[in-house]
Amino acid sequence: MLDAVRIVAYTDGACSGNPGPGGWAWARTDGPWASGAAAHTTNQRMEISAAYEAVLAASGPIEVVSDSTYVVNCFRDGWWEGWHKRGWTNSRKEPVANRDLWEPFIDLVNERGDVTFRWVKGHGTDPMNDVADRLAVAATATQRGASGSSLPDVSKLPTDPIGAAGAPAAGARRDPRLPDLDIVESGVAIFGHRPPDLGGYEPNPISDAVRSQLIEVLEARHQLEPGIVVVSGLRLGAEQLGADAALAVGLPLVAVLPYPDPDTRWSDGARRHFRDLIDAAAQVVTLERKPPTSPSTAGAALARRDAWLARNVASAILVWDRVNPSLAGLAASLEDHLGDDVWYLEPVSDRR
Amino acid sequence: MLDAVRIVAYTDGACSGNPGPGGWAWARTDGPWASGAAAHTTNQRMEISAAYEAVLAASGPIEVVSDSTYVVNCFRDGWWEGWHKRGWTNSRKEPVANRDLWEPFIDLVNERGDVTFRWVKGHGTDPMNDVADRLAVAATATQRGASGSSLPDVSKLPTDPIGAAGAPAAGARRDPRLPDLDIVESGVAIFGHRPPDLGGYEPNPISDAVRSQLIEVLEARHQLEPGIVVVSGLRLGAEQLGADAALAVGLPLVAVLPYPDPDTRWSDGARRHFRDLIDAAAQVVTLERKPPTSPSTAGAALARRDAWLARNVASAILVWDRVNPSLAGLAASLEDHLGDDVWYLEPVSDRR
RNA sequence: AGACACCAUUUUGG
DNA sequence: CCAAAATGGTGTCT
Repeated sequence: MLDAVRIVAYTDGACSGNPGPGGWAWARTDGPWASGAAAHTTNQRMEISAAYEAVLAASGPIEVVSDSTYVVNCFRDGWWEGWHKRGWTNSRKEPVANRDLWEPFIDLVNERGDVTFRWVKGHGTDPMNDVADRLAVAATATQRGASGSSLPDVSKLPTDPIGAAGAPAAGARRDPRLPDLDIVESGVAIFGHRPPDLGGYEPNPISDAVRSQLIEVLEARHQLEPGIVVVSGLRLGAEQLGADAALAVGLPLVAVLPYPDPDTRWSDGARRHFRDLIDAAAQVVTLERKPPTSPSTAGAALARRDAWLARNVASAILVWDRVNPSLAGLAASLEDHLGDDVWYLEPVSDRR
Repeated sequence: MLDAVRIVAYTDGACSGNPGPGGWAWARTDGPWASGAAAHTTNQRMEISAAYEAVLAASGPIEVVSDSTYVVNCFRDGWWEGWHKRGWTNSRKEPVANRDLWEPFIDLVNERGDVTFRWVKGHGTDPMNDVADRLAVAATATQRGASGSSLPDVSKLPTDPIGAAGAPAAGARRDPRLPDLDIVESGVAIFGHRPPDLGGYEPNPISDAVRSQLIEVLEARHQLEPGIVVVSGLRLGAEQLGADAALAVGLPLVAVLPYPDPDTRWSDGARRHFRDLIDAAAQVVTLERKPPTSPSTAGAALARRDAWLARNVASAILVWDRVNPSLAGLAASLEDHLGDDVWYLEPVSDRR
């Protein structure tokens, strides 16, 4: 009997200035590769992203090979266990950096149990590491992602960012889960507070006000750019208000669900509204096949959904009071991917 | 007559590893400066020494400027008064550390009455603090003192210990935990299966066979390279068998423990054997001073120990059936650091 | 619990 | 030559 074949993915991140615009890439020994970019990021965020994306893209056992001790040692030395125990603070009791990336990544690795990590020295000493490096540098320079199914011709990839400008990213491959509507170019994702914020679970004046604000914003955006598509996760709160607003304005709505039937534990009224929105949506995308088995796996799946949206949408509206810390993490992640194309909407408060 | 001019002396201490080889320095705004070194010291001792030497060298009123709250607060907050009152014990009733340095220093300051202290932030925020820092780093690297009567050219002083003055700085960069025996050049580390592999916890034929194989291998290696030193972590299983083999062959044994007393949870027989091996070892190195508080922290400490060994040893023998996956990870890590100097030994199986 | 310092490690850049 | 992004640890006091 043959050994189970373990995929080997080399990953690397790059950054033009630190912080600055950056790129990540992975390249597997069996051919497939992918890359992505972020407008305003750090070297460490790109190294994490490269590894995370490599794992996301592999369905079976995988060995991630990185030149970053930051990434490798997190798992090899079990840093994440300390972070969990101390409530996401590091050994100096400061908040763990890049938690928005680490948390879904670590959850994913631990759920799968078939991911291993290996460190390689990073200075042109390893040919495959070099390939990943060039891809990441190219993504940094072009600020666009790309992917392919067989290893690119290394000699055609520029070593330095200036040579890479304007490469048309040939062979770019669409995520098969993307809807037919072009959300990559025209998608406006809506995120924000969930109950009990925004006045609670039932219809109420604050929610109504937020919906009105969203309608105004979407109308204005629609004037500027007629082709826009509204993308919503349809979670309770701001996401459903955004879907309401899209329908009110007459814009196409794409619903992106983390897993099938996320409404199973909601109240009857909430489920009815959810089903109405699903029916009204132009398209529905479900990212993962299986529903979660526990609250923590549900949280991880939602985090993966947020990350997927951040990667695959053109801009975002975040309904946020500028205080709620979990939304602060989301805001950072969104800006990381979308740069200036993140818009904030503060819910009107009626305390005064 | 002129106003009494108060001398201002900036002081700093450095240390390559803590504890480790160190250096101290002071530099006065009016020009004079001096530095000194110590082979095996701590950051705090060097900070005290720098201030002490600065006061000794000044005949008149002096202001000592340090980035160490340890030094400044002793006088500013009057720690020393409490120490005197309590008979040189601190607030937790433990003996005051570095009393041999503190006692003459405090006496000198109190006799003179013309010494004041000021704290500055450390990190290149103050130019004169920077000068003292560079001098201390240079003294650490060269392990020699120096002095002058006018401020040195800062730009000629290295920021980084590795770049420091030509002298190979014998041992300056050495990990202070390394044993005197040269395991970097001649160390053969032994790793491998742990119980219940190799036939279980008790003495048994498989273990005996592995020990015999190890004896053969070590004898052969010893023929080729007479100076070799066997390095073992003394964990149950292959590591202890390797230590047995080293003693049988008459090779020096260095025991490398991840933390103190790793045998606390073992059976009586296992502990006796462990203690015998410790007693027979030429040297014992303990990498971390605190025992772990949970199984997962123990696992992390062991992983750190493995990584330390991989970095600090010349070659390794891995007793491995080529199947056990956690040893596969170790094998990858070892080959990563040692390249071809990793030798595999498959335990004889008596299952047919 | 707090504070300062001293390091160790790797990458990313200018 | 320099800095930034991050992690882990020890040395010490109150």
